[in-house]
Amino acid sequence: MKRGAAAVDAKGCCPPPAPARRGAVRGPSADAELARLSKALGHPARVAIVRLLLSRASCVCGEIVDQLPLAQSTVSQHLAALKRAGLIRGEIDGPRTCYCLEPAALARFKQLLASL
Amino acid sequence: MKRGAAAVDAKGCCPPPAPARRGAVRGPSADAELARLSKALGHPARVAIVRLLLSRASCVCGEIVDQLPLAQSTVSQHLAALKRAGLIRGEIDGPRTCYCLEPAALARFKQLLASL
DNA sequence: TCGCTTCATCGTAGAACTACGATAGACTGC
DNA sequence: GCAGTCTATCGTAGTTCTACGATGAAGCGA
Repeated sequence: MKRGAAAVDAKGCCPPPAPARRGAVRGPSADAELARLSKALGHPARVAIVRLLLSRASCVCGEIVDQLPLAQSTVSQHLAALKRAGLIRGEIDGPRTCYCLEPAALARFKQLLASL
Repeated sequence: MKRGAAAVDAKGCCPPPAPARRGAVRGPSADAELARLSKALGHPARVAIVRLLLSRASCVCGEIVDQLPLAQSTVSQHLAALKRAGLIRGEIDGPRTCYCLEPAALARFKQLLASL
């Protein structure tokens, strides 16, 4: 094992529980929000990243790179896109960056989709 | 009222109930399917179209154009994108085209998202 | 048949996305 | 301090998306 993933997984990186933000599920701003979240998931690599984070609770960037058939820089871009959309969060952990899901955003996404 | 929407709405345009297709919710092909559906909804105009169809059950193309601040050709492209993704269906009704939602696809989308 | 309406398609221009290699910044361990 | 690791960012090329006007095909009514 190249990276010290076990140690990172053991302590985790995402203490804040979840603000549980909920807004309107209709109207132009809700449409824009749903579109933004959908667009963030609109690429197989980003879906795979979300699923990977889901299965591991937290994950170091290098592990994600190892799991995807993409260059490190490309994966980093996908991670940045997911972070911009608020679906994941990244915390610097020494020389690494530990990513984890933002459950509230995912729940919001499901809520918005459920309104359709 | 410029177009004969009432008559069209009265009879509807989407007789087939719903094949209710369900496949795996995990794996690479599920990821690709979720990405494809997400991408289709990854634009505010397309979300608005879906919501409009939801509120009306069926809708003639011209009505959709009237509701959106976009050119007719642009709306037609968005409709084609939604149709390619399987989220909507269009049936030619005389000189018009009547669009309606494909509930099974929307349900599949929700199912895939729920697996996250 | 002729004119009108309706909608899809074509062509185009600009913006955004996607992928990669190269590079730079930050941190750890020696 | 120095070397090595890890990750974000930059620069770039090719593709795709988005928007529009123009055009064409299909159908209805007079």
